[in-house]
Amino acid sequence: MRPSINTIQTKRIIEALERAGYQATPNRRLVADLVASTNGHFTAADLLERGRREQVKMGRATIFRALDLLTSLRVVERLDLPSGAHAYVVCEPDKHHHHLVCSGCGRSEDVADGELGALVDEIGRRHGYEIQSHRLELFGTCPVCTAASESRSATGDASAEQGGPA
Amino acid sequence: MRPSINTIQTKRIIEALERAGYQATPNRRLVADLVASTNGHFTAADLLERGRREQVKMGRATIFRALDLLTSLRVVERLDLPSGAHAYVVCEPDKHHHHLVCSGCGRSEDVADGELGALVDEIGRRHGYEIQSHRLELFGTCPVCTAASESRSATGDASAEQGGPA
DNA sequence: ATGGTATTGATACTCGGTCTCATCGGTGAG
DNA sequence: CTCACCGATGAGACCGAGTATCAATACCAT
Ligand SMILES: [Zn+2]
Ligand SMILES: [Zn+2]
Ligand SMILES: [Zn+2]
Ligand SMILES: [Zn+2]
Repeated sequence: MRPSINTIQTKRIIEALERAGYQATPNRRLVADLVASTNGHFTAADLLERGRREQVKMGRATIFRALDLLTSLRVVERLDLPSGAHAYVVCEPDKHHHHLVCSGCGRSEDVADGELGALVDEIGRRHGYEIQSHRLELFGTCPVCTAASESRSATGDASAEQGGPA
Repeated sequence: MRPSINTIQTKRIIEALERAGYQATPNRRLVADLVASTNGHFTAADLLERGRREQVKMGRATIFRALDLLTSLRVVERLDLPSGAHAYVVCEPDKHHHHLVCSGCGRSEDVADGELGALVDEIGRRHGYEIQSHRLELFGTCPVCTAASESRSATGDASAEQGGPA
C-alpha cells in the first residue's frame, strides 16, 4: 500500500477534495500526503521526485492536475519566488492572507493581511483603479536559519537548514 | 537606420546603460526604444515581435540579454502576472515602489511603498524573520477600461483598450 | 452486470529561457 | 591608422515547466 504519513493536514486536504465532490483517489491521497508533509515550498517536480522515491509512479500530468485542483480549492497556493520560479505552499483556505518565505530553507508561513487591505483600497482610490486582487510576498531569513548562520560564523561550521515534516 | 521614437524615456534608459559602463549598441538602443514606447507590461516575445515588424531582426538571446541588463539597472522590473506569466514593465530605478496593473489593457503604474514598509517590518518582527525583500502587486481595472466597459454596457459596444506610446 | 463519467498515463508539443560557440565590431594602445 | 582584444551578437541546441491529446482504466450508480 501507499506510505501514509496521514497527518491532520493530510486529512484536511482529502476532506476538502471530497467536500468539493472530487474522488479521493490513491493518487490524490498521495499528493495530499506529500504536500502535507512539507512545510516549505515545493514544485510539481519535487512531488514527482519524492513520489518516485517512495516507489510510486505517477504521470507528470497527474501531479499538475492534482496541484491545480488543490489550488482551486485554495488548500495550496502558487508562489512566485524572486528567482522567477513557480512554487506551491500549503495554506489555510479560509482567511485571506499572504506568505512569508525563508530564502534559506524554503519554510513558509501564512501572515494575516492586517492593515494591508486598507492600504490597497487607498492606492486604488488614489489611482482611480478598481482593484480586483493583490499579492504580497515577503522573503527573508527564518529564526532557525538565522540562528544556524550565527552559530556557524561563531564556531566553525554547521547546517541546521530545511525543515522536514511539519 | 533604426526607427527612433526617441522619447525622454528612451534617452533615460540609454544613459543608464552608458553610465553603468555598457555599450549603447544599436540593438540595445532599439530595445530601449521599444521598451520606452510601451506603457503596459510586455514580454520578451512581444519585443522580438515588434522588433521584427520594424524590419529589424535580433536574436532571441539578445533580447533576453538586454532585458536582463535593464533589469539589473532597475529601469525595467519583472512582474508576475496572476496567470503565472512573466512580464516586464519600465519603471523608475531610484525609489523603491510597487506596481499597479490593469488586467484589461495591461497598463501599469508605479505606486509608492508608503506605509507598507512599516507593515512589513512589523510582520518580520512578529515572526522573527529578517525580511530581505518584499513584493506587492496590485491588479485591477484602470479608469480608461472602467469607462470603456461602462459606456459599452450603456450603448451598444466599444473598445478603448490598450494604451499606445506613453 | 452495464453504461456513463471521472481519472489516469504516455506521449507529443509549446514556450520561456539558457547555453554554447563561432563571428563580428567598437575601443584603445601603440 | 592598425592591430589586438574584449564585449556583443546570432544561430541553434538544449532544458524544464506546463498543456493538449487520446486511449485505457477505475469508479459509481442503476
Ligand atoms: Zn529558514
Ligand atoms: Zn491581502
Ligand atoms: Zn486599462
Ligand atoms: Zn515595498
